[in-house]
Amino acid sequence: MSYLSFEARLAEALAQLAPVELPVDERPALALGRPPRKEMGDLAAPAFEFAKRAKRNPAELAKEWEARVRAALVHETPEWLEVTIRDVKAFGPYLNLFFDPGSLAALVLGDVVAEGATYGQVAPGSGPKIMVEYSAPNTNKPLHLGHVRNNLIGMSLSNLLAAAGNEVIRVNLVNDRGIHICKSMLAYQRFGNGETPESTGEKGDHFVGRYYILFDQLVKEEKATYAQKQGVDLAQFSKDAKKGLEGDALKAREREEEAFDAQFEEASELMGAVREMLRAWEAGDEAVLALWKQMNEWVLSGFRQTYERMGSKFDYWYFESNTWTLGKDLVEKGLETGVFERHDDGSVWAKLESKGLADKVVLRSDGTSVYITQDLGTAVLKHRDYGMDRSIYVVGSEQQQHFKNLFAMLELLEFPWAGGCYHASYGMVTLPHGMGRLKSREGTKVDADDLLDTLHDLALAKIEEGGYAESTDAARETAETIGQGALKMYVLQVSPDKNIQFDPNETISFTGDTGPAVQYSHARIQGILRKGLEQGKVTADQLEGGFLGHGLVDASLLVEAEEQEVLKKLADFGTMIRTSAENLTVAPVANYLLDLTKLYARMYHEHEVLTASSPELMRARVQLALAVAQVVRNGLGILTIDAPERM
RNA sequence: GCCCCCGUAGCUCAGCUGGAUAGAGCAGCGGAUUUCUAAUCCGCUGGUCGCAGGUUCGAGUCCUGCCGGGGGCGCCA
Repeated sequence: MSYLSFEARLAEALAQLAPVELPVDERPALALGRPPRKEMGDLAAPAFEFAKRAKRNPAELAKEWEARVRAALVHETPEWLEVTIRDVKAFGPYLNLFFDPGSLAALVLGDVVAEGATYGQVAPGSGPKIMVEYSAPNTNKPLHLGHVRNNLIGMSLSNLLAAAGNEVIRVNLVNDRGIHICKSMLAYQRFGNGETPESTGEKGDHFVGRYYILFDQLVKEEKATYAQKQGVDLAQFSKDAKKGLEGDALKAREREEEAFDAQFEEASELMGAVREMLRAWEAGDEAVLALWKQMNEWVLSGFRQTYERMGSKFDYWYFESNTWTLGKDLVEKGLETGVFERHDDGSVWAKLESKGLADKVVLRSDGTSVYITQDLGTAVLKHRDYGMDRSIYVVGSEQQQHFKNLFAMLELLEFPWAGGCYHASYGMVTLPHGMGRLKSREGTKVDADDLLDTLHDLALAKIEEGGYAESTDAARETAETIGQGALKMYVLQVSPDKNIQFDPNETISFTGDTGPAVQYSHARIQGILRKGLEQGKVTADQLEGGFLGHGLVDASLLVEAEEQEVLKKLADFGTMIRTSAENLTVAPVANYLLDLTKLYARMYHEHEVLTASSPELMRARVQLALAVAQVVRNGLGILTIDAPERM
């Protein structure tokens, strides 16, 4: 029996013993938990539910419950009770159990050793099939800080769901067409002079991004010239100029600006050329398509490098260039069933009033489709391709309304799977006011590659300063592991709906509640094992699957309070995985690892492993340390963080 | 104006779906260790959980209103 099933069995037995007059199958399920302080025992059963049924004071009921449990589980230990109960005691409205430390240690350690890399997981494929869509980059510029958070949430959420037994499909939906893509294409067509990422030695996405920025600059210049000709002062539209305005004056100024922008868009030679290019693309113009293909390949090769570096993986890539015409047939269907309605000007609207939402355009008056129409089509396509039970969209919180509209439409169109769609929203990543040295090529956003480089460099400096490096290569590899560990833990430990203010120079530190602290614990355990082998206290032939072999370890010797705290934490890993997956959040995984390694640090500081008072105790502690390392690897794996052998 | 999210220690954040005396890290102060890697450990200081009501035996957690911050209210994506 595993600890988890032991606890479930125990919960059942305790419920049966509760002093209420209820048939056994009508008794409420017990939610066992850990008492707030260890002096109060190892496991707590709340008496509230039973007290409510019995219409009694919970503390009194707990007192009576205590007596019955004492008679049945303490004095007469049934054979299924793998962890012996030493004592049971009512603390107010709680019934708390005190375990025999030795048998608890044996059960928990046995679980970790037996299950190893799968400890804490639910059997793969036993749950529903879930698709997770994340990343969703545009092919006109490199990935930035926002994409980093998106990828980290997407990757780790996928891993978490897989660990909880679900079949997970990871997909990317690449926005590779549209007016914004044509902008970088046009700039390259006019000013590229045939240069390539190979000829300039640039990463493909940065190469293309440079032309996107160039286009932006050219338009700005054109706009300034145009404004001058028209006798319009652009300065009046600046933030500073608007600061002095209030109410109607401000509104009037903003209307003026809008009108001028619209006028310029029409008159602009560059904008005209871009619109023309988009028309040519849609008409299948060969030269334009060839240029588009070439530039997309450059960008995508750059993305692949960044994904590879971060550990981002996808089972399938959807491209909007293939899906952008989808959805129109759904509109036809919706018109028939009255979900959609055609207005006099020819535009088609989704009637969302019944869902408490405002009506939404799905076809423009010229018959072309909008973003949500495509998304409708893509949703259907995904279900046709994979037939999943749930579909999770990892997309920023600014698109909350969009997904409410989308899911409402899918429901009104009566797709049976519509209820399984979920928007995994997350808050913005903002930069502090001054913005440090991590200015991006665009000047406003932090570039993902720059960010990874900066963290790598910070970690490398620390390694060199501490003299931890054995070779330059090893130092670089460790620096990469640590830099990413710091970033990933920092981003993932906060709940997704919070905005993050990200100061690359100050907020990522390597001490305290950080990724490197968790990694350090792992590295030190490996260090203990290495030292043990060196000193002959542990021999290679004693190791099986990374643990000391069966029969060499008497776990029941692990009775120190600090050891017990670690063991209980290890025991909770599986429950934590399950509830986190149910709640679709990885933050508890990150926080669990920080807690576990803190408890472990306290333990090994207090109780020496290799110099323990007896060889038996020494081996038991080695096994416990190895178990901690295993769970740290399992948890970090979910977060896509590497666990280094040394650092 | 309407809708959504956030507000917990000086700072950055946890808080197990409503339970026991609200916890970490950083910063500050004071200690430990001739190390199993000091990227460590221990102690102290620090809280009207934005404010006001309400529901409940019990509220940081649920409801209502207000205040402050962010986002959204396109025939953009």
